[in-house]
Amino acid sequence: MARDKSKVTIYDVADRAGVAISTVSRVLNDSPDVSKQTRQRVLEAIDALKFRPDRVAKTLAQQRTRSIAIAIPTFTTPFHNELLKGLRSVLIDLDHDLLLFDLGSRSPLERLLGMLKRGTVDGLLLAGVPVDDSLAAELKALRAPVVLVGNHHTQFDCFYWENAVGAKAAIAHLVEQGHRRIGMIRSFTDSFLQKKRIEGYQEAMNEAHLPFDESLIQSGTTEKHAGFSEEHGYEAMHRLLELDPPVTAVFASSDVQAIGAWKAIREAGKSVPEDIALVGYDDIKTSKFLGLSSVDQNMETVGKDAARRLLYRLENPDIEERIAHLVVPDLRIRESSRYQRTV
Amino acid sequence: MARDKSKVTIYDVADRAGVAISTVSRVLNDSPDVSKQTRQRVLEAIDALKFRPDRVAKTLAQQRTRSIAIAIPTFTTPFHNELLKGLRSVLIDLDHDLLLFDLGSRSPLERLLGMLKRGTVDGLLLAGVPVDDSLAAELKALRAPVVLVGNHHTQFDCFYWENAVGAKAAIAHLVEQGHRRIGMIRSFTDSFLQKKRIEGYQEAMNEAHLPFDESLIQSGTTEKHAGFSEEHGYEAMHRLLELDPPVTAVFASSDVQAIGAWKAIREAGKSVPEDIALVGYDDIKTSKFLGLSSVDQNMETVGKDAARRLLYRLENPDIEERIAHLVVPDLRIRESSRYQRTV
DNA sequence: TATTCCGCAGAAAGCGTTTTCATCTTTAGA
DNA sequence: TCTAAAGATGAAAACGCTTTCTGCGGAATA
Repeated sequence: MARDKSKVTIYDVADRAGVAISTVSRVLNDSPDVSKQTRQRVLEAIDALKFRPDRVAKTLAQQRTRSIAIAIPTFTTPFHNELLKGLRSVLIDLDHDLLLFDLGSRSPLERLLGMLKRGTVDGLLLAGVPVDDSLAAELKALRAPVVLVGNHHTQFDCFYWENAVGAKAAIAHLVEQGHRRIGMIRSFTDSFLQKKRIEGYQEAMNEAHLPFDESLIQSGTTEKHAGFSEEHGYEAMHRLLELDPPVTAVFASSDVQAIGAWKAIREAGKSVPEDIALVGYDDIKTSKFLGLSSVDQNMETVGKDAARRLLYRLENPDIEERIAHLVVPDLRIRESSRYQRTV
Repeated sequence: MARDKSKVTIYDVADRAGVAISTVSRVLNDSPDVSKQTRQRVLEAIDALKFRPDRVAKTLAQQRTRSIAIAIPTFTTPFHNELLKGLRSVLIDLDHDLLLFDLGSRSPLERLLGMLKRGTVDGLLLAGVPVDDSLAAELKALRAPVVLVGNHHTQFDCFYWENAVGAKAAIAHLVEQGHRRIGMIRSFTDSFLQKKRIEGYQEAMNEAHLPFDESLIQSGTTEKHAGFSEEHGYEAMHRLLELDPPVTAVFASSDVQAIGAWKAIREAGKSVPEDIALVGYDDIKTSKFLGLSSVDQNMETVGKDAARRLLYRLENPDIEERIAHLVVPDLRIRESSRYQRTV
């Protein structure tokens, strides 16, 4: 019993079962043309030797890695945790691995594309990564399935949100609470998603016949985290606090921004929701406990759906049809904005 | 110009450069025994063909995947984000990939061990995963390097924290603020880390000659997230609020628990820090903005160090020496506990 | 001038699977 | 009873690299 270092391979199994390796392979892959007895014998050998097929060799032979990559702008936001959770749960079921990429670090997309090219992963999920036509062309050239989350592009399967609807609902809610001067915190960079949220904001303001004012929409001043982080919210809120007449409510493009804004409000000696009502976006778990009103995007569900779609496309590479799944977000009203204002 | 689907391989490069594939391989791997001119010629060919070596083939040939797995108890806590960030940054530099495993989902460790066996990854990082002797034996048998984060075991390299010191500092601080009835929120399961934090709590209470009372330490009642989540904090706080005489300060074993507790306090009509002072653990980013006092563990740095160690061990499999790196955490005092109590 | 050594490059054998193709039995159809 | 079609199995060729072994020519040594 000295074998230990040496790996048990398909050859060992074949030997023990008295068959050829091709037969073992067939058993491994549930091929129908193996007789019952042979299959039985092989299975016993596999069991006895505790054989596990080598994933890498399989990958090389099949030219398919059974793993996919997900690219997200950055790790530091809790925003994507739910998405990842959803993703993993379906990937595990289908025996696939997940490679994580945060584009926040350097050598971002380029390295990622390299991976696809080198065949490290079979498919790619881009979450919250803006896709312009030149990137789209590059992705197309790879011939690997790509699914977009949170963005829209006609050439790919997309799962994205009715951002305008979500934003509009938030503002409408604030209007209903009696607010007339409503500020908004936007991201620094100008993404698809951001545009839509601003659009929703403006629509709601218009419908309520409230005057619109450029200075009501503020952002942070750095490119980091695309401008969705706590710092940005903090900074933007400072600017909103200087406005005259003062805002009585603020809608932030992300929950973490809202948390940053909250700090600024506290420091200014004001309180939420009495002086300023606050609504965020994403409905991260923390918000539920902070009592922060927010717009729920059902990230976990979307993660699951996106993963399923990607795997489906892996199985059926030739489908032409692109799906564009629009998720309608839900407003969750909590204490941070639950305070009727007497006008 | 019809080639496109077909992949560029090392053979194509060899052809174009007029050399054997072994020579190309040597160039690829910076072998010294290639003449300057030949190397030049090969590099040109590589460039011209935009050749990228196939990672999988390389892996199979070398019997080394250049990727490592990290296992963490669950995704949903923001706690590990910083750790992951640190990890990735050094892995990217050394051209390694990261596979993520949350043990929260089913088929937890078993699948992970399977991966090691099948050679899907070269090494493993266990973050916050308790390692008993039987698991240790299994890991040893794999002969793959394993590094522990947040736990200690003599047979592995470890990076862990002076949890007792962190907890003690937190309590000492609260004592100094004039508190005498100090509650603690612990996790549901009984981990190494948890024991140490309780130890620190008790030491500090003893040194301050404060009476200790079993009921001062509460936890949630479910096993989910090992008992570190917001829900657990919320639930435990409810129990602490019923105590008589009432607690005036609470130390939570995680920031997310503290956030949950905060909600319970609010709902009870009390406020932080005036009625109850609050200190958490982990110092997640959100805490900085909520003004939640917390114990900073320097997760990002630890992540980097742990990754470096793992890679080092990959290069030098035979080192016997185990390192046990103890990180001393820092207490960050913020508004949630900055309120001097008149006794 | 004969011998040794070294630098460089090619041939070929892996790495552990899958998959195509050919072969040999059976079984079914006439 | 003969032939054709399944049905099972094995042999061998990929998959795209790394690495060992060998060989060659020329420089260094004697």
